[in-house]
Amino acid sequence: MKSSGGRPRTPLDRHEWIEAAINILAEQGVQGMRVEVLAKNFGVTKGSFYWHFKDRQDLFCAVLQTWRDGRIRDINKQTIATPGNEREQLLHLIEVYGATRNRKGISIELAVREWARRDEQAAAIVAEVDAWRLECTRKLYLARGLSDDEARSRSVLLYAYVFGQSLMVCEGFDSRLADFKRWIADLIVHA
Amino acid sequence: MKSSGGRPRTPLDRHEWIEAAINILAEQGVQGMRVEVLAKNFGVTKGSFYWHFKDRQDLFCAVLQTWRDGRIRDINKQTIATPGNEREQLLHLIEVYGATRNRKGISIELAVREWARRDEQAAAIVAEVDAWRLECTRKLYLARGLSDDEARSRSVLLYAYVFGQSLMVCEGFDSRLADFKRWIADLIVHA
DNA sequence: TGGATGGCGTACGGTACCGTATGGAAAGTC
DNA sequence: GACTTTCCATACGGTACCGTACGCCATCCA
Repeated sequence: MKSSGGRPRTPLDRHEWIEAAINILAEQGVQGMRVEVLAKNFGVTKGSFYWHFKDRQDLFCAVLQTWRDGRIRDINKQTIATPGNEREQLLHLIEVYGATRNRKGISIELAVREWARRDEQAAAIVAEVDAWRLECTRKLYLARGLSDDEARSRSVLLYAYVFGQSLMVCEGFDSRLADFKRWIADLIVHA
Repeated sequence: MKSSGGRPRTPLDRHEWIEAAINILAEQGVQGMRVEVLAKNFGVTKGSFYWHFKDRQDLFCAVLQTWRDGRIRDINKQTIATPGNEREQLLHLIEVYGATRNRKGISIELAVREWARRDEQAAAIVAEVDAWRLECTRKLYLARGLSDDEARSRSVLLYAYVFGQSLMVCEGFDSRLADFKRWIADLIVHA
Protein backbone atom coordinates (compact mmCIF):
# COMPACT_ATOMS: atom_id res chain seq x y z
CA MET A 1 0.00 0.00 0.00
CA LYS A 2 2.87 2.29 0.75
CA SER A 3 4.84 3.66 -2.14
CA SER A 4 7.78 1.26 -2.06
CA GLY A 5 9.85 2.30 0.92
CA GLY A 6 11.37 5.69 0.32
CA ARG A 7 9.92 8.96 -0.78
CA PRO A 8 7.90 9.00 -3.96
CA ARG A 9 10.23 9.79 -6.85
CA THR A 10 7.71 11.85 -8.75
CA PRO A 11 5.56 14.40 -6.99
CA LEU A 12 1.95 13.44 -6.54
CA ASP A 13 -0.74 15.03 -8.62
CA ARG A 14 -4.46 15.41 -8.13
CA HIS A 15 -5.30 12.30 -10.06
CA GLU A 16 -3.20 9.99 -7.94
CA TRP A 17 -5.02 11.19 -4.85
CA ILE A 18 -8.34 10.60 -6.54
CA GLU A 19 -7.43 7.07 -7.57
CA ALA A 20 -6.24 6.22 -4.09
CA ALA A 21 -9.43 7.70 -2.67
CA ILE A 22 -11.54 5.53 -4.96
CA ASN A 23 -9.69 2.44 -3.77
CA ILE A 24 -10.42 3.33 -0.18
CA LEU A 25 -14.00 4.11 -1.14
CA ALA A 26 -14.37 0.59 -2.47
CA GLU A 27 -12.95 -0.99 0.64
CA GLN A 28 -14.25 1.25 3.39
CA GLY A 29 -17.02 3.43 2.02
CA VAL A 30 -17.28 7.20 2.02
CA GLN A 31 -16.28 7.54 5.64
CA GLY A 32 -13.03 5.77 4.85
CA MET A 33 -11.79 8.51 2.55
CA ARG A 34 -9.85 10.45 5.18
CA VAL A 35 -7.15 12.83 4.28
CA GLU A 36 -4.68 11.80 6.92
CA VAL A 37 -5.15 8.15 6.09
CA LEU A 38 -4.69 8.75 2.37
CA ALA A 39 -1.58 10.79 3.08
CA LYS A 40 -0.11 8.06 5.24
CA ASN A 41 -0.71 5.52 2.50
CA PHE A 42 1.31 7.69 0.15
CA GLY A 43 4.02 8.17 2.74
CA VAL A 44 3.43 11.91 2.87
CA THR A 45 1.66 14.26 5.21
CA LYS A 46 -1.64 16.00 4.71
CA GLY A 47 0.27 19.13 3.81
CA SER A 48 0.45 17.56 0.39
CA PHE A 49 -3.26 16.87 0.27
CA TYR A 50 -4.21 20.43 1.07
CA TRP A 51 -1.94 21.59 -1.69
CA HIS A 52 -3.90 19.66 -4.30
CA PHE A 53 -7.36 20.03 -2.78
CA LYS A 54 -9.21 22.85 -1.12
CA ASP A 55 -10.64 20.52 1.48
CA ARG A 56 -12.11 17.05 1.89
CA GLN A 57 -15.28 18.01 0.04
CA ASP A 58 -13.19 19.01 -2.94
CA LEU A 59 -11.83 15.47 -3.07
CA PHE A 60 -15.34 14.07 -2.81
CA CYS A 61 -16.51 16.04 -5.82
CA ALA A 62 -13.51 14.96 -7.84
CA VAL A 63 -14.10 11.33 -6.94
CA LEU A 64 -17.72 11.51 -7.99
CA GLN A 65 -16.96 13.15 -11.31
CA THR A 66 -14.16 10.73 -12.07
CA TRP A 67 -16.47 7.84 -11.32
CA ARG A 68 -19.26 9.23 -13.48
CA ASP A 69 -16.97 9.84 -16.44
CA GLY A 70 -15.54 6.35 -16.20
CA ARG A 71 -18.97 4.74 -15.99
CA ILE A 72 -20.28 6.61 -18.98
CA ARG A 73 -17.22 5.70 -21.02
CA ASP A 74 -17.66 2.07 -20.02
CA ILE A 75 -21.31 1.85 -20.83
CA ASN A 76 -20.74 3.49 -24.19
CA LYS A 77 -18.11 0.92 -25.03
CA GLN A 78 -20.28 -1.97 -23.91
CA THR A 79 -23.38 -0.94 -25.81
CA ILE A 80 -21.86 0.37 -28.99
CA ALA A 81 -24.12 -0.41 -31.93
CA THR A 82 -23.25 -3.75 -33.55
CA PRO A 83 -26.49 -4.92 -35.16
CA GLY A 84 -27.42 -8.50 -34.41
CA ASN A 85 -25.23 -8.64 -31.35
CA GLU A 86 -27.63 -7.06 -28.88
CA ARG A 87 -28.43 -10.27 -27.07
CA GLU A 88 -24.78 -10.94 -26.27
CA GLN A 89 -24.24 -7.36 -25.23
CA LEU A 90 -27.08 -7.51 -22.74
CA LEU A 91 -25.93 -10.83 -21.36
CA HIS A 92 -22.44 -9.47 -21.08
CA LEU A 93 -23.67 -6.46 -19.11
CA ILE A 94 -25.26 -8.78 -16.59
CA GLU A 95 -22.29 -11.07 -16.40
CA VAL A 96 -19.85 -8.24 -15.78
CA TYR A 97 -21.64 -7.59 -12.51
CA GLY A 98 -21.57 -11.23 -11.48
CA ALA A 99 -20.42 -11.34 -7.89
CA THR A 100 -17.12 -13.06 -8.60
CA ARG A 101 -15.75 -11.13 -11.55
CA ASN A 102 -15.02 -7.42 -11.32
CA ARG A 103 -15.21 -7.33 -7.57
CA LYS A 104 -13.59 -3.97 -7.28
CA GLY A 105 -15.92 -2.34 -9.76
CA ILE A 106 -18.89 -3.71 -7.86
CA SER A 107 -17.53 -2.50 -4.56
CA ILE A 108 -17.15 0.99 -5.94
CA GLU A 109 -20.60 0.87 -7.43
CA LEU A 110 -22.19 -0.11 -4.13
CA ALA A 111 -20.14 2.37 -2.14
CA VAL A 112 -21.20 5.21 -4.40
CA ARG A 113 -24.85 4.23 -4.15
CA GLU A 114 -24.64 3.95 -0.40
CA TRP A 115 -23.11 7.40 -0.47
CA ALA A 116 -25.92 8.67 -2.69
CA ARG A 117 -28.54 7.66 -0.15
CA ARG A 118 -27.30 10.31 2.24
CA ASP A 119 -25.72 12.94 0.01
CA GLU A 120 -27.46 15.07 -2.57
CA GLN A 121 -24.39 15.52 -4.69
CA ALA A 122 -23.68 11.83 -4.94
CA ALA A 123 -27.34 11.18 -5.64
CA ALA A 124 -27.24 13.55 -8.60
CA ILE A 125 -24.22 11.78 -10.06
CA VAL A 126 -25.81 8.38 -9.63
CA ALA A 127 -28.97 9.68 -11.29
CA GLU A 128 -26.92 10.78 -14.29
CA VAL A 129 -25.23 7.42 -14.58
CA ASP A 130 -28.47 5.51 -14.13
CA ALA A 131 -30.23 7.58 -16.76
CA TRP A 132 -27.47 7.00 -19.26
CA ARG A 133 -27.28 3.29 -18.60
CA LEU A 134 -31.03 2.85 -18.86
CA GLU A 135 -31.03 4.74 -22.10
CA CYS A 136 -28.32 2.57 -23.59
CA THR A 137 -29.95 -0.72 -22.65
CA ARG A 138 -33.28 0.58 -23.83
CA LYS A 139 -31.80 0.95 -27.29
CA LEU A 140 -30.44 -2.56 -27.19
CA TYR A 141 -33.85 -3.93 -26.34
CA LEU A 142 -35.45 -1.84 -29.03
CA ALA A 143 -33.01 -3.24 -31.57
CA ARG A 144 -34.21 -6.69 -30.54
CA GLY A 145 -37.71 -5.72 -31.54
CA LEU A 146 -39.29 -5.10 -28.16
CA SER A 147 -41.80 -2.33 -27.59
CA ASP A 148 -40.55 0.87 -26.06
CA ASP A 149 -42.40 0.22 -22.81
CA GLU A 150 -41.01 -3.27 -22.48
CA ALA A 151 -37.54 -2.01 -23.37
CA ARG A 152 -37.74 0.52 -20.57
CA SER A 153 -39.15 -1.97 -18.08
CA ARG A 154 -36.53 -4.57 -18.80
CA SER A 155 -33.78 -1.98 -18.54
CA VAL A 156 -34.88 -1.10 -15.03
CA LEU A 157 -35.12 -4.77 -14.16
CA LEU A 158 -31.68 -5.50 -15.54
CA TYR A 159 -29.84 -2.95 -13.49
CA ALA A 160 -31.88 -3.40 -10.35
CA TYR A 161 -31.12 -7.10 -10.54
CA VAL A 162 -27.37 -6.78 -11.03
CA PHE A 163 -27.01 -4.33 -8.16
CA GLY A 164 -29.25 -6.28 -5.85
CA GLN A 165 -27.47 -9.50 -6.65
CA SER A 166 -24.28 -8.01 -5.25
CA LEU A 167 -26.05 -7.25 -2.01
CA MET A 168 -27.25 -10.75 -1.32
CA VAL A 169 -25.39 -13.37 0.62
CA CYS A 170 -26.67 -16.57 -0.91
CA GLU A 171 -23.55 -18.75 -1.07
CA GLY A 172 -25.12 -21.43 1.05
CA PHE A 173 -28.41 -21.41 -0.82
CA ASP A 174 -27.59 -23.84 -3.58
CA SER A 175 -24.47 -25.15 -5.23
CA ARG A 176 -26.06 -24.55 -8.63
CA LEU A 177 -26.36 -20.83 -8.01
CA ALA A 178 -24.32 -20.08 -11.12
CA ASP A 179 -26.81 -22.02 -13.20
CA PHE A 180 -29.67 -20.11 -11.64
CA LYS A 181 -28.00 -16.83 -12.45
CA ARG A 182 -27.63 -17.81 -16.07
CA TRP A 183 -31.30 -18.71 -16.16
CA ILE A 184 -32.17 -15.35 -14.66
CA ALA A 185 -29.98 -13.51 -17.15
CA ASP A 186 -31.78 -15.25 -19.98
CA LEU A 187 -35.13 -14.29 -18.53
CA ILE A 188 -34.12 -10.64 -18.17
CA VAL A 189 -32.62 -10.41 -21.65
CA HIS A 190 -35.65 -12.18 -23.08
CA ALA A 191 -33.33 -14.62 -24.80
CA MET B 1 -35.69 13.10 19.19
CA LYS B 2 -35.02 14.03 22.77
CA SER B 3 -37.16 12.45 25.44
CA SER B 4 -39.59 15.30 26.02
CA GLY B 5 -37.68 17.89 27.98
CA GLY B 6 -36.83 16.64 31.43
CA ARG B 7 -35.31 13.46 32.69
CA PRO B 8 -36.78 10.21 31.44
CA ARG B 9 -39.42 9.10 33.91
CA THR B 10 -38.65 5.44 33.59
CA PRO B 11 -35.09 4.20 33.52
CA LEU B 12 -33.86 3.07 30.13
CA ASP B 13 -33.47 -0.57 29.38
CA ARG B 14 -31.40 -2.44 26.83
CA HIS B 15 -34.18 -2.62 24.29
CA GLU B 16 -34.73 1.12 24.11
CA TRP B 17 -31.08 1.60 23.29
CA ILE B 18 -31.29 -1.04 20.59
CA GLU B 19 -34.34 0.55 18.99
CA ALA B 20 -32.72 3.97 18.98
CA ALA B 21 -29.58 2.45 17.49
CA ILE B 22 -31.59 0.87 14.68
CA ASN B 23 -33.14 4.22 13.87
CA ILE B 24 -29.71 5.79 13.61
CA LEU B 25 -28.55 2.82 11.57
CA ALA B 26 -31.29 3.49 9.05
CA GLU B 27 -30.42 7.16 8.77
CA GLN B 28 -26.66 7.16 9.08
CA GLY B 29 -25.36 3.65 8.63
CA VAL B 30 -23.21 1.60 10.96
CA GLN B 31 -20.76 4.39 11.62
CA GLY B 32 -23.62 6.51 12.88
CA MET B 33 -24.34 4.26 15.84
CA ARG B 34 -22.15 6.10 18.33
CA VAL B 35 -22.62 5.76 22.02
CA GLU B 36 -22.22 9.39 22.91
CA VAL B 37 -24.65 10.42 20.19
CA LEU B 38 -27.24 7.87 21.27
CA ALA B 39 -26.87 8.98 24.85
CA LYS B 40 -27.35 12.61 23.92
CA ASN B 41 -30.52 11.73 22.03
CA PHE B 42 -31.88 10.14 25.18
CA GLY B 43 -30.82 13.10 27.26
CA VAL B 44 -28.44 10.99 29.34
CA THR B 45 -24.71 10.43 29.39
CA LYS B 46 -22.80 7.42 28.18
CA GLY B 47 -22.51 6.26 31.75
CA SER B 48 -25.96 4.85 31.16
CA PHE B 49 -24.93 3.12 27.97
CA TYR B 50 -22.00 1.34 29.57
CA TRP B 51 -24.30 0.12 32.28
CA HIS B 52 -26.50 -1.71 29.77
CA PHE B 53 -23.80 -2.76 27.32
CA LYS B 54 -20.30 -4.07 27.68
CA ASP B 55 -19.06 -1.91 24.84
CA ARG B 56 -20.06 -0.68 21.38
CA GLN B 57 -19.61 -4.09 19.84
CA ASP B 58 -22.09 -5.47 22.33
CA LEU B 59 -24.68 -3.05 20.97
CA PHE B 60 -23.83 -4.06 17.42
CA CYS B 61 -24.49 -7.73 18.14
CA ALA B 62 -27.78 -6.91 19.81
CA VAL B 63 -28.86 -4.78 16.85
CA LEU B 64 -28.06 -7.55 14.39
CA GLN B 65 -29.91 -10.19 16.35
CA THR B 66 -32.91 -7.97 16.85
CA TRP B 67 -33.00 -7.25 13.14
CA ARG B 68 -32.70 -10.91 12.20
CA ASP B 69 -35.47 -11.98 14.55
CA GLY B 70 -37.78 -9.28 13.23
CA ARG B 71 -37.10 -10.17 9.62
CA ILE B 72 -37.75 -13.84 10.17
CA ARG B 73 -40.99 -13.10 11.98
CA ASP B 74 -42.05 -10.82 9.13
CA ILE B 75 -41.27 -13.22 6.35
CA ASN B 76 -43.06 -16.00 8.16
CA LYS B 77 -46.15 -13.85 8.44
CA GLN B 78 -46.00 -12.79 4.82
CA THR B 79 -45.58 -16.27 3.38
CA ILE B 80 -47.85 -18.26 5.66
CA ALA B 81 -49.51 -21.03 3.69
CA THR B 82 -52.85 -19.94 2.22
CA PRO B 83 -53.36 -22.19 -0.80
CA GLY B 84 -54.37 -20.37 -3.96
CA ASN B 85 -53.09 -17.06 -2.70
CA GLU B 86 -49.44 -17.52 -3.62
CA ARG B 87 -49.51 -15.09 -6.50
CA GLU B 88 -50.77 -12.25 -4.34
CA GLN B 89 -48.29 -13.07 -1.63
CA LEU B 90 -45.37 -12.86 -4.03
CA LEU B 91 -46.61 -9.63 -5.53
CA HIS B 92 -47.09 -8.25 -2.06
CA LEU B 93 -43.54 -9.13 -1.13
CA ILE B 94 -42.28 -7.11 -4.07
CA GLU B 95 -44.58 -4.21 -3.43
CA VAL B 96 -43.58 -3.93 0.22
CA TYR B 97 -40.10 -3.04 -0.94
CA GLY B 98 -41.32 -0.48 -3.43
CA ALA B 99 -39.22 2.62 -2.98
CA THR B 100 -42.03 4.79 -1.64
CA ARG B 101 -43.71 2.57 0.93
CA ASN B 102 -41.86 1.26 3.94
CA ARG B 103 -38.96 3.63 3.56
CA LYS B 104 -37.59 2.99 6.99
CA GLY B 105 -37.58 -0.77 6.56
CA ILE B 106 -35.73 -0.38 3.30
CA SER B 107 -33.20 1.95 4.83
CA ILE B 108 -32.47 -0.54 7.57
CA GLU B 109 -32.23 -3.35 5.07
CA LEU B 110 -29.69 -1.49 2.96
CA ALA B 111 -27.71 -0.30 5.95
CA VAL B 112 -27.40 -3.83 7.29
CA ARG B 113 -26.28 -5.13 3.90
CA GLU B 114 -23.75 -2.36 3.56
CA TRP B 115 -22.55 -3.33 7.02
CA ALA B 116 -22.36 -6.97 5.98
CA ARG B 117 -19.99 -6.18 3.16
CA ARG B 118 -17.27 -5.25 5.64
CA ASP B 119 -18.14 -7.22 8.77
CA GLU B 120 -18.17 -10.97 9.13
CA GLN B 121 -20.74 -10.96 11.89
CA ALA B 122 -23.21 -8.88 9.95
CA ALA B 123 -22.61 -11.00 6.87
CA ALA B 124 -23.51 -14.13 8.80
CA ILE B 125 -26.77 -12.58 9.96
CA VAL B 126 -27.67 -11.45 6.47
CA ALA B 127 -26.89 -14.91 5.16
CA GLU B 128 -29.33 -16.38 7.66
CA VAL B 129 -32.06 -13.97 6.67
CA ASP B 130 -31.45 -14.44 2.96
CA ALA B 131 -31.53 -18.21 3.27
CA TRP B 132 -34.80 -18.10 5.14
CA ARG B 133 -36.42 -15.68 2.72
CA LEU B 134 -35.32 -17.65 -0.32
CA GLU B 135 -36.67 -20.78 1.24
CA CYS B 136 -40.05 -19.22 1.90
CA THR B 137 -40.49 -17.81 -1.58
CA ARG B 138 -39.30 -21.06 -3.07
CA LYS B 139 -42.24 -22.78 -1.43
CA LEU B 140 -44.63 -20.18 -2.80
CA TYR B 141 -43.35 -20.75 -6.31
CA LEU B 142 -43.55 -24.51 -5.86
CA ALA B 143 -47.16 -24.16 -4.78
CA ARG B 144 -47.78 -22.36 -8.05
CA GLY B 145 -46.59 -25.42 -9.91
CA LEU B 146 -43.11 -24.33 -10.95
CA SER B 147 -40.18 -26.71 -11.00
CA ASP B 148 -37.82 -26.62 -8.05
CA ASP B 149 -35.04 -25.13 -10.13
CA GLU B 150 -37.25 -22.38 -11.47
CA ALA B 151 -38.62 -21.73 -8.00
CA ARG B 152 -35.11 -21.24 -6.70
CA SER B 153 -34.05 -19.08 -9.60
CA ARG B 154 -37.06 -16.81 -9.36
CA SER B 155 -36.58 -16.48 -5.62
CA VAL B 156 -33.08 -15.17 -6.14
CA LEU B 157 -34.32 -12.85 -8.86
CA LEU B 158 -37.13 -11.55 -6.70
CA TYR B 159 -34.98 -10.48 -3.79
CA ALA B 160 -32.09 -9.24 -5.89
CA TYR B 161 -34.55 -7.06 -7.77
CA VAL B 162 -36.25 -5.55 -4.76
CA PHE B 163 -32.96 -4.68 -3.10
CA GLY B 164 -31.41 -3.36 -6.28
CA GLN B 165 -34.47 -1.28 -7.04
CA SER B 166 -33.93 0.61 -3.81
CA LEU B 167 -30.40 1.44 -4.89
CA MET B 168 -31.30 3.03 -8.19
CA VAL B 169 -32.06 6.67 -8.76
CA CYS B 170 -34.39 6.59 -11.70
CA GLU B 171 -36.95 9.25 -10.85
CA GLY B 172 -36.21 11.19 -14.01
CA PHE B 173 -36.23 8.16 -16.25
CA ASP B 174 -39.91 7.99 -17.05
CA SER B 175 -43.10 9.23 -15.49
CA ARG B 176 -44.61 5.81 -15.96
CA LEU B 177 -42.03 4.15 -13.72
CA ALA B 178 -44.75 2.80 -11.43
CA ASP B 179 -46.32 1.03 -14.40
CA PHE B 180 -42.98 -0.43 -15.37
CA LYS B 181 -42.48 -1.73 -11.86
CA ARG B 182 -45.82 -3.46 -11.94
CA TRP B 183 -44.90 -5.05 -15.24
CA ILE B 184 -41.61 -6.22 -13.75
CA ALA B 185 -43.33 -7.65 -10.69
CA ASP B 186 -45.63 -9.64 -12.94
CA LEU B 187 -42.67 -10.96 -14.88
CA ILE B 188 -40.85 -12.02 -11.73
CA VAL B 189 -43.90 -13.65 -10.16
CA HIS B 190 -44.70 -15.35 -13.45
CA ALA B 191 -48.19 -14.00 -13.22
C1' DT C 1 -33.31 2.47 59.24
C1' DG C 2 -29.59 0.79 57.22
C1' DG C 3 -27.37 -1.75 53.72
C1' DA C 4 -27.44 -3.44 49.05
C1' DT C 5 -28.22 -2.72 44.28
C1' DG C 6 -29.82 -0.49 40.00
C1' DG C 7 -29.14 3.35 37.10
C1' DC C 8 -26.76 7.16 35.88
C1' DG C 9 -23.39 11.47 36.15
C1' DT C 10 -18.57 13.22 36.21
C1' DA C 11 -14.03 13.30 35.06
C1' DC C 12 -10.21 11.61 32.89
C1' DG C 13 -6.87 9.71 29.42
C1' DG C 14 -6.35 8.43 24.88
C1' DT C 15 -7.04 8.32 19.73
C1' DA C 16 -8.20 9.78 15.30
C1' DC C 17 -9.54 13.12 12.63
C1' DC C 18 -10.09 18.20 10.02
C1' DG C 19 -8.27 22.42 8.72
C1' DT C 20 -4.80 26.29 8.93
C1' DA C 21 -0.49 28.69 9.23
C1' DT C 22 3.92 28.72 8.07
C1' DG C 23 8.45 27.22 6.78
C1' DG C 24 11.58 25.16 3.62
C1' DA C 25 13.79 22.47 -0.04
C1' DA C 26 14.10 21.53 -4.92
C1' DA C 27 13.15 22.73 -9.47
C1' DG C 28 12.41 25.83 -13.17
C1' DT C 29 12.90 30.94 -15.11
C1' DC C 30 14.95 35.10 -16.46
C1' DG D 1 22.48 33.89 -9.12
C1' DA D 2 18.38 36.06 -7.34
C1' DC D 3 13.28 34.96 -7.85
C1' DT D 4 9.43 32.45 -8.22
C1' DT D 5 6.70 28.32 -8.16
C1' DT D 6 5.82 23.67 -6.84
C1' DC D 7 5.30 20.50 -3.49
C1' DC D 8 5.55 18.93 0.91
C1' DA D 9 6.74 18.95 6.38
C1' DT D 10 5.85 20.74 10.88
C1' DA D 11 3.17 22.41 14.36
C1' DC D 12 -0.92 23.92 16.24
C1' DG D 13 -5.85 24.35 17.78
C1' DG D 14 -10.12 22.21 17.79
C1' DT D 15 -13.71 18.42 17.68
C1' DA D 16 -15.71 14.09 18.22
C1' DC D 17 -15.32 9.88 19.73
C1' DC D 18 -14.23 5.28 22.96
C1' DG D 19 -13.63 3.25 27.26
C1' DT D 20 -12.72 3.33 32.37
C1' DA D 21 -12.83 4.71 37.22
C1' DC D 22 -15.46 6.28 40.50
C1' DG D 23 -18.98 8.75 42.95
C1' DC D 24 -23.92 9.81 43.89
C1' DC D 25 -28.77 9.19 44.60
C1' DA D 26 -33.09 6.71 44.64
C1' DT D 27 -35.38 2.60 45.56
C1' DC D 28 -36.21 -1.86 47.38
C1' DC D 29 -35.70 -5.19 51.01
C1' DA D 30 -35.12 -6.84 55.44
